[in-house]
Amino acid sequence: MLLHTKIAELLSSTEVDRDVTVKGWVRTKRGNKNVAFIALNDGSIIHNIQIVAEVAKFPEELMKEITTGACLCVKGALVKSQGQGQSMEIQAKEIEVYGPADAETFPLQKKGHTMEFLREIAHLRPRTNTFGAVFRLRHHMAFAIHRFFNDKGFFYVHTPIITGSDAEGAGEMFHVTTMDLKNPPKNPDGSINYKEDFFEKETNLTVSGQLEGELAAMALGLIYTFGPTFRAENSNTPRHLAEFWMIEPEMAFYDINDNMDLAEEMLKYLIQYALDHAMSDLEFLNNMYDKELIARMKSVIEKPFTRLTYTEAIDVLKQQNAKFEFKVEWGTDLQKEHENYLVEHFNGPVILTGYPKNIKAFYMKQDDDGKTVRAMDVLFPWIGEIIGGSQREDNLEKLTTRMREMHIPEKEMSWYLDTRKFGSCPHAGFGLGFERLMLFVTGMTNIRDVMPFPRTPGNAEF
RNA sequence: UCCUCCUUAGCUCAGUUGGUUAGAGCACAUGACUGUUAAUCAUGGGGUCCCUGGUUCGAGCCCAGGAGGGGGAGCCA
Repeated sequence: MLLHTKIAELLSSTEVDRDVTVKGWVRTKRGNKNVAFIALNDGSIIHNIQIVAEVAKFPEELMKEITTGACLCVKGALVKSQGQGQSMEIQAKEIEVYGPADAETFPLQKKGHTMEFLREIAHLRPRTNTFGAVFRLRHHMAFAIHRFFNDKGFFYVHTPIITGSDAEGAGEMFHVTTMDLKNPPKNPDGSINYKEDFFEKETNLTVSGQLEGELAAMALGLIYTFGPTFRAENSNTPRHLAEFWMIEPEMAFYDINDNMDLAEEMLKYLIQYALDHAMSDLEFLNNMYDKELIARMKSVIEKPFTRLTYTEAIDVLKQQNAKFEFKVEWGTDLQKEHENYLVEHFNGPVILTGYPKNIKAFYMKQDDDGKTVRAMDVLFPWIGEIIGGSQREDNLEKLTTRMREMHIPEKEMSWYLDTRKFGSCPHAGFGLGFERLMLFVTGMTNIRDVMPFPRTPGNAEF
C-alpha cells in the first residue's frame, strides 16, 4: 500500500512541521534557478498544495520532467508558508515522477480554455479546476439524492434499461438488437422478423422508468429510480442529451399536492446539500463563471415555490401577449419565452398544475372538469423545466379510454393496466433530469459540460 | 429538424478595397532573475488560413456545395 495524505486533508490541517506524502498532478510550476514552486492537485479538493523544491537538491533531469500535467509523488515537510498566497506548503525532500506529461503536446495549459475546446478533450478535462468542481458536485448530488430518499423511507428500485415496451411515450427510442443490420431475418411480407432477434421481440433502450416504477410503488409504497435514460431525439440544444440520468420517485397514496410538496422539498434539500458539502467548488464556479450562482441557490431555498394552475398562468401571460413571439391561448403548450416570463415575474421557481389533457401524457389523472389533468411542471430560474410529473390515473376505465383516444396499444400495456385492475390506488410521481439539476448547482450553461462523456446527435466519442 | 453566427499557429483571436514573405497574446524551447502566486523579462521555433470546386493575372478575403462547432427555436427532463 502506498500511503499518502489527501490534499484536502492537508489544507485543513492545523498540525504543521511534520513529514507527509502527497500524490497528484502538476497544475503549474514557476520559480527561478534556486527554487521551484509546484502547484499540485489530487482531485480531493479544488485547491492545490504548493510544493517548494530547492533546485540544487534535485537532479536537473528530474526537475525538467516536472511540467504541467505530470503526476508526482512528493515526500516532504508540511510547513507554514513563507509566501503570501497560501497558509501551508510542503518543503520537498523526495520527488518521484510517476508519469511525465510532454509539455509540447499536453493540451491543457495554465491559462483558461474555452468549454468548446475542453469538450473535444473530454478525457482530460477532469484535470481542470472547472471540471474537477463540476464532477465533485455531480457526486455530491447523486449521493444526496440517495440520502434524501433513504431518510424518507423510499426504496431504490432498478427499472430495466433494455425495455420491451415501446409505448412509454416520452420520445424516440434507440433500438437494441443483435441482428445483422445488413441482412436481418425477414417475415414473408418483407417486414423484419424480430422473433429471430436476441429477445425474440423488438426491444429498445428505456426513455423512462416511470411505468415500471409505478408497478413497484404499488407494492413497496414509496420508491424511486435513479438511472440512465435514452432519447433518440434529434435535439441540438444546451439542455438535451441523448443519454442522461433521471430520478423518478413514485408514491402510492400521494395526490398531486403531496407530489408538489415532495418535489419542492427534494430540490431544496439537494441545493442545501451542495451548499453544505461543496462550498469550495461552488465558490470557484461562482467567481469564474456565474457571480449570481450561490445567491441564486440560496434564494431558491429561502421561500416557497409559487404554485399556480395552467389556467391562472395563461391569464398572467395573456396580459403580456404583446411582447411574446408566440401568443398564448388556453389549450396551447407554453413556449420557452412564456416559462421564462413566469419565472421572472414570480422571481423564483414556479410549479404549474392543471394542464389541458390534450397536451399531456395518457397516464395523467383527469380532473373532474374533463378538460385538465393533474400534471405538474417545475420551472426553475436559469434552466427552465427541471421536473415533470403528475398524479396518475388510477381508474381503469378512464385510463383505457384515454389510451384508445391516443392510440396507445392496450395489449402491449396489459402489465401496466394490471395495476389498475388489481388493487388500484391513488398515486403520483415525477421525473427530475439529473443534468438539469447539475446545470442549476454549477452555473454551467451547456448540459454537455455537466456530463462526463456526453452523448448528443452525431457525437459518441470516448 | 428549422433559423442564425462562427471555423486562420497547440489555445484565444487580429488580418484593411482581392495584391509581395499571413500577425499578436498566451502556451512551448533556451537564457536571465535569491520565495513565486495565471510570476516577470529577453530570444527563438511553430501555419493543410476547415474541405471540395469555381471566379480572377492574383483568393485567408468573393461565389457554390459540404463538414464541424456555438447560440436561438421545436421535442422534453
